[in-house]
Amino acid sequence: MNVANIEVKDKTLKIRDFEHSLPMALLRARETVMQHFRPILSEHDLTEQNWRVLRALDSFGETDISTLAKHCCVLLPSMSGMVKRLEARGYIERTSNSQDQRSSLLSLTESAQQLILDVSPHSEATYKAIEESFGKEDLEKLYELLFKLEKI
Amino acid sequence: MNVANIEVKDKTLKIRDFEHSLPMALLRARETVMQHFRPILSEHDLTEQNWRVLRALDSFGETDISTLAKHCCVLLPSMSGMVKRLEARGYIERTSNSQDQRSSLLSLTESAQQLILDVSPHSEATYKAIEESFGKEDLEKLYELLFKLEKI
DNA sequence: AGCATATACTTAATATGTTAACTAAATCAA
DNA sequence: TTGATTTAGTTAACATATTAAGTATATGCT
Repeated sequence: MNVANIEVKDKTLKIRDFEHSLPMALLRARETVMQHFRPILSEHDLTEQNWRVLRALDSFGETDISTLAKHCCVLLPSMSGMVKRLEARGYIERTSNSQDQRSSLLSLTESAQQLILDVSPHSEATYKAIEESFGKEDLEKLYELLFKLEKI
Repeated sequence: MNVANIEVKDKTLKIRDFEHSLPMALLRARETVMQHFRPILSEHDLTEQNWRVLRALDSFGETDISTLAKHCCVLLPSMSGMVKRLEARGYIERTSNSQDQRSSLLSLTESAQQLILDVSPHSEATYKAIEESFGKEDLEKLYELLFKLEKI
C-alpha cells in the first residue's frame, strides 16, 4: 500500500505520479538523448562532461575556471579536477592572469582544437538525426519550454 | 577563434550553438527544477537519488533491485551501494526470494513510510508552485514533448 | 602600512555515475 | 547429471557531484 496516498486502493495512480514527476521526465529524456552521443565521445575517451568543457572553451574562448564552470553547469570542485585531468592529457593550457594572481586563464591546445574538428561532424550528424526523428517544430517548441523553465 | 566553425568571424553563432545544445538545455532546466526540491530533501539528509528510490519503492511496491534501478534511471552498481546505505539507515528491508536465491526483494520500512508522509506535502507544494509559475498548459505540453523524446 | 574581510580556487570526504571484473545461482544442452 | 552458458548482483577503479574546509591573493577600512 502506498503511504503517500493512502486512499488509493491500487498503485496505478501513484505509479503515474512517479513517472509524471518533472525531474524524472527531464532525466529520462536527457538519458535517451545522451545514449546517442556517448558512443561518439567514448571513441575518443571523452566523457560527456569533458566534451562540454572543451566545447565551452571553443565557444567562449579563453576564460577563468569559475566562468567556465558556470557555462558548463558544473560545480567548481568538479571543474577543478576535470581541468587538471584535461591539462594532463594535453587538451587545456593555463596562462597566468597578470591582473589577478589567484586565477589563471584557460584555453584549448592545438590538439584539443583538432579533436573538436574530428568529433564535431559526428556530433552534428547525430543531432540532425534526432532533429529529423523528433521533428524540427516540436524541437523548437521543446527548447522554448526548457528555456522558460530555466527562468522560474 | 572557434575551430569547429572557422568561417564564423565572431563567436556569437558558436555560443548560441553551445547554449542551444539539447543535452545542455535539458540539464539546465533540470538543475533549475531541482534547486527548488533539494532544500526540502536535505533537511531530511536525503539526496535527490535517495528520494527517487524511496518514492519508487512506495509506488511500485516490493521489487528486486534491477527493476528498481530501471524505474529510477540509475545503474545497478549505483543502486547496489545506495540500497546498502538506505538499509543501514533503516529505510529499506530485504526479503529473500524463494524463487531465485540470487536476488532478494526490497521494501520500505515503517520509518521510510513515515518519512515519505513527512516529506511529500512539502514536495507537493513545491511542485504546485512550479506548476503555477510555469503554467499548467505549458507544463502538460512539456511533458508531452519529453515523453516523445524518450521514444526516439 | 596593517588588519579584517572577501574573493578565487583547491583539497578533502563522501555519494553517485560509469565501465569492467568478479561471484553465485539458475538454466540449458549433451 | 554434468559442464557450459546465462543471469542477478556485488565489488573495484576511476570520474564526477556535492558540501565543507583550507590556502593564497585582493580589496577595503582605519
